[in-house]
Amino acid sequence: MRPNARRTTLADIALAAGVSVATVSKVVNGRGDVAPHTRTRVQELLHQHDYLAPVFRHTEAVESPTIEVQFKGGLTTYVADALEGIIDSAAESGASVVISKASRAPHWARDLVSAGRRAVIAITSVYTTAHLNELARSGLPLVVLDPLHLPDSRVNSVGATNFAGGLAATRHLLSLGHRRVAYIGGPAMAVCAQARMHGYRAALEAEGAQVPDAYVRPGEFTYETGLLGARALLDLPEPPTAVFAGNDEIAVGVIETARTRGLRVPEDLSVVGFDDTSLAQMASPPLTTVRQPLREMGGAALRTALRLANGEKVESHHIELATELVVRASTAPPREGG
Amino acid sequence: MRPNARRTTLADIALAAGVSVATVSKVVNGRGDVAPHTRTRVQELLHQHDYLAPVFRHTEAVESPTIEVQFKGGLTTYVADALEGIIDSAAESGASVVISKASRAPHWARDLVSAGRRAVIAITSVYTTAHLNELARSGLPLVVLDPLHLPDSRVNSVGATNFAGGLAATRHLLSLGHRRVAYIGGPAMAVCAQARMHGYRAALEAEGAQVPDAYVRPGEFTYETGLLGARALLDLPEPPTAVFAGNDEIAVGVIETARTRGLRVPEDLSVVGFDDTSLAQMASPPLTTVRQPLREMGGAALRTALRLANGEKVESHHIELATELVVRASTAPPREGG
DNA sequence: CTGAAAGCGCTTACAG
DNA sequence: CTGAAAGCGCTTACAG
Repeated sequence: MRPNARRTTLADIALAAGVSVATVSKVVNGRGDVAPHTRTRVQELLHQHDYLAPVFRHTEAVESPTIEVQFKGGLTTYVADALEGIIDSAAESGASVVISKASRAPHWARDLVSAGRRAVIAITSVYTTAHLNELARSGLPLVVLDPLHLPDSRVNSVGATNFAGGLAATRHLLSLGHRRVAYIGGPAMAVCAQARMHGYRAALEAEGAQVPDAYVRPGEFTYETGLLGARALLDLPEPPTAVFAGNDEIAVGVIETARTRGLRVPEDLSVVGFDDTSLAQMASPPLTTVRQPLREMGGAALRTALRLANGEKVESHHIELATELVVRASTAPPREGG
Repeated sequence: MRPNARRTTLADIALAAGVSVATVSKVVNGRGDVAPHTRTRVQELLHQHDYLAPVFRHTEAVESPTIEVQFKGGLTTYVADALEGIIDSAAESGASVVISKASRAPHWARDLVSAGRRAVIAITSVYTTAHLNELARSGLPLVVLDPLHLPDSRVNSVGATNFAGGLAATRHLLSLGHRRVAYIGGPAMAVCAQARMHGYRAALEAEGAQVPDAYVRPGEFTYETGLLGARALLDLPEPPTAVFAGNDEIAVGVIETARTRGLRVPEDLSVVGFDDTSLAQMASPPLTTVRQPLREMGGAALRTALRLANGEKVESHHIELATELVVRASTAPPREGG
């Protein structure tokens, strides 16, 4: 706090209390042989002067705040990429990163405070009002990375330009000549999934292309959603020639379904993903995808968390980083002109 | 450790070393004005006597220990899977997990102690003698997950039965009828890679099958190694009909090279990976691989770290968990009988 | 119940 | 490069 002030010593307290150092020492160590009212006064002064026993001083002296990062479900490549951005950024700032799965224990926020955490970063977690209240009560700042909810002004969040990403992905497919473009996405209630889907719709409608209901399939952000969604789409009387997938895992599931049906990607079916996790580069074929700058988003979340932990204000409670289309080998013109 | 023994003091060390307390203090604090050989001798004695600076002594008592997990390079699916095992196991034990990239700062081990860490888990990191000395001096226990070096008795480590895994992978290919089986593996100096390679050799030699030198390609545990290694193998006058890859990333690189050459996996080329990270399930085709129980290994590493942090002895400084062949869709009999 | 005094473990400016 | 000496922050046995 006061960087130049030396630490309060027992002698300071003794002077202030008008007792000896020995007596103060006894109070600190909880000995019995101190008069109650002496004890009380000394305790008050210890507290006022923010006295810290030498054994504990190092925990304070460390200018290294600890930030808790929580995620839900599995540690996917998506979470791993964001986490790597957080770790790198923390290393630059001298902060420590504790990683855990989201807990719903009664006093989780207060427990985090007493364990010395200075802020929480939640990766895509859903927060209910109850969680926000518990957090508010504990005074622990929260930053949500890629929020599933609409930005609540009580919550700080870092996202990406999902609508623009969905638009870019779909325009890329249109520019290759595709007209039958389907969408397999994430949960309908997740804002990021909604934005991607509306970007997709906007691009198609601008071209006057049809978007049959059967071409839009919300689901989970999982491989299985891709696997199953692609099967349903390919069984349609007029199957799409291209699929925009809501994330890379879904896209990889689509590729696998195509493979098992003897269809080649991109010759028979074009696929675009979203995120550009390490999975995208290692897909076979390597995935055309919309890069979401997860590392940078992690870094931004960490820096925001540190500023909040420091009691500083942030300009905006929500920021979005730009997405960018990365063209690899999973997209090509359709077989017979769309 | 010896609960009744009083803690070692600087005076004890000074007496044992035949120097003054002042000199010992300088060594502990890393001052420059100490003769190298004096420094060395004092450091040895500090380690032998298990000296712990007073500021750090309280960390011995904390109920919710914090364990530092360090990794090198990127946060791959391999690291993520191990980390998830560590996190889950820590949650059960009430421990906290701090995650960071391996640091080589001058006093990193001591800094970790002063930040309250009770043990370090290193995921596959290479430790030099200098690192081990720094650790020993700080009194911080180390557990290496999937060590690259031969087990040093000063280091506790958790691995998997790599030789048996290499054997099982190769036998699987042999049983399908393959005779021209190549290996693309990890660094020649890494014991885990060596063991996998020798398992491969043992399986082939037991069958009397040839292992031409050109069929054995050490490299890195990366996608690029798989990409390039497969190109070299397929350019051979007698290309292999099957490849055993040292890990899943390499295997996925092999699959991609096959695809770009118009070869189908598994019809034209069988591929087996190693690890069974989430990448294996999402490969196209899904990868036959040797499951390394990374989550369980992470859990075992965490529990070992906690016991060491508690001053308990562990039965063995190295344990290995069983690997298991997981057959998926990337392996099949060769086209014309091998 | 209090505190002067001895003592502990450590650090550091400084003389050699 | 070394260590005697002064000093710091704290604790504790003991006299009052």
